[in-house]
Amino acid sequence: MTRADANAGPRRTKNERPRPLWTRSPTPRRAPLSREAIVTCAISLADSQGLDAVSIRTLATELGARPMSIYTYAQIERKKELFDLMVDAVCGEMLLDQLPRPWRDALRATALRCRDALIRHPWWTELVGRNVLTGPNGTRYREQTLAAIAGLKIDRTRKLAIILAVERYVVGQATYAIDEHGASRTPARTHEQWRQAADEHRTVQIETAEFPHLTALGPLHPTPDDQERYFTLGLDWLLDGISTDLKRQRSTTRNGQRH
Amino acid sequence: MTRADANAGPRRTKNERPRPLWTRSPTPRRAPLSREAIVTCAISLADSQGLDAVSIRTLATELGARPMSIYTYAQIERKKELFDLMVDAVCGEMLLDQLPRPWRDALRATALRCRDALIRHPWWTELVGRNVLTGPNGTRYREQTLAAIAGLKIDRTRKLAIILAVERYVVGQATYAIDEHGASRTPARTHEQWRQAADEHRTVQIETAEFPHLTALGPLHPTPDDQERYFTLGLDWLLDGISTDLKRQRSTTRNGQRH
DNA sequence: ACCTGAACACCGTTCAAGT
DNA sequence: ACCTGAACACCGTTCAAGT
Repeated sequence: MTRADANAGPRRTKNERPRPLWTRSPTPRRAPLSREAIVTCAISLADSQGLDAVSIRTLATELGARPMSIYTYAQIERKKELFDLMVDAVCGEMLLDQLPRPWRDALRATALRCRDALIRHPWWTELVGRNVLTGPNGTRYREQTLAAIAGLKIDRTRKLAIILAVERYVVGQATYAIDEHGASRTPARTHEQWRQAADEHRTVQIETAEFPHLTALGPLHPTPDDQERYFTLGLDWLLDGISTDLKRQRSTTRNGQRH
Repeated sequence: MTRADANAGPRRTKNERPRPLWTRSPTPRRAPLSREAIVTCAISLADSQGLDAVSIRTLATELGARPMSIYTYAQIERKKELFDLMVDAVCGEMLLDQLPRPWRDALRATALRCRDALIRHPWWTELVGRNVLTGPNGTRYREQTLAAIAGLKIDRTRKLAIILAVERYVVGQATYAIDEHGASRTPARTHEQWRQAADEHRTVQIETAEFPHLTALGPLHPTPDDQERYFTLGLDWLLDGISTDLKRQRSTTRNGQRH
């Protein structure tokens, strides 16, 4: 998988002596790195080891290159721009081949697709706050959500409010879903480990007179299935609310300016 | 404001000579640092300069102390724990003196209060994904939200789904609201700068045949007021959806297992 | 015993020196 | 002209040496 192999050229760690001439690779240079290869590598690094593991230097090692080559071949000026590329690449995974109809099914489908991508790439929500979506795939994703509700005859504000509410609801859920999923951001914790920590926290801190409602709720051990249930319940409430509002709007228009 | 003043003791940057005896402060040590002072300083640093500006070293300089003193006096073992303390301190700002009634007003009030805190501390959402809320104020916040819906006679799953949906909707909105607020996370951008960047992005990338819906929508220049409107519209949709579901549940229960 | 200065092993990025 | 090794100015954290 990693390309940091023998024929990567005379890359040596500190104090390492040059290898004898005859054991060196005859190929002086690998094919030049592509931006795509760099971004793919960064993403899989972030997925498996967490965002902190994505350093220019480890990325270089992983790709059998030198640190400065990352800047050259990814055509980035700062590390932040690499993150921008990563964010946009994941946006690509949120695109649907085809939108269902009517608007409600379409919105629901984009939300679920978005959630899938965010569960695969839990570091995404952390990055997106710093980097407004302005990449091509981010734009495509926005266009897609807008296409989902294109049929609705409503004002601009409502249109924007709808797509933002759904999109951001998903991001908000994903921000947490992560840890409680067992697939935490940095050091992967198993569901069992999480459960144990949560129990300890409960007996030590929660079960006091100060927290009657939390105590009454009992131990929390949401499985991934539970998490999905919470997610879809909330999503459907939001969609229900939108739907009701649309009906109200429509009847208002039909009957003139009746409040 | 900063305590890195003259009487902070013989702290010297590299190559600086000791000052003459008579100009040195007679107080050999300041009062020892408190955890609270450290966390407060870290928060105001993050608010004004962004999360990256919060380093153990700058924190120490700011407080007129040495780096290792931060670990000792904040009683933390790693920097991550400082972040945990910061997250929990902000949770404290989300607590209400008193919950309105009924449940809907209570949930709405907690959501708005939460949003206020997140706008003041835009770095919060970035941290919370890495650190599950287990501090005392985080627990109090959870208890508060649970108290808001305590009167409702519904099953455990629905209770959890409701509080998670609302809480996470707010976090999701706050994740973005930031940049588009003009109060971006790291280098503060004015609304005007953001508007200009958005316009440029629009003419260069969006207004092509690929994005008919986005093009039709026209330029986006949401003011903070617009953002708040999007936020509250979505929040009310979510609350409407919950409300409708509750009515449905109630009538189901009243009429036996109808449906 | 508690505290901390110097040291270590990393960073991202600059820039001059290579080709 | 393009590319990159070494250097720079930072990090968080360890640990031995101070008090």
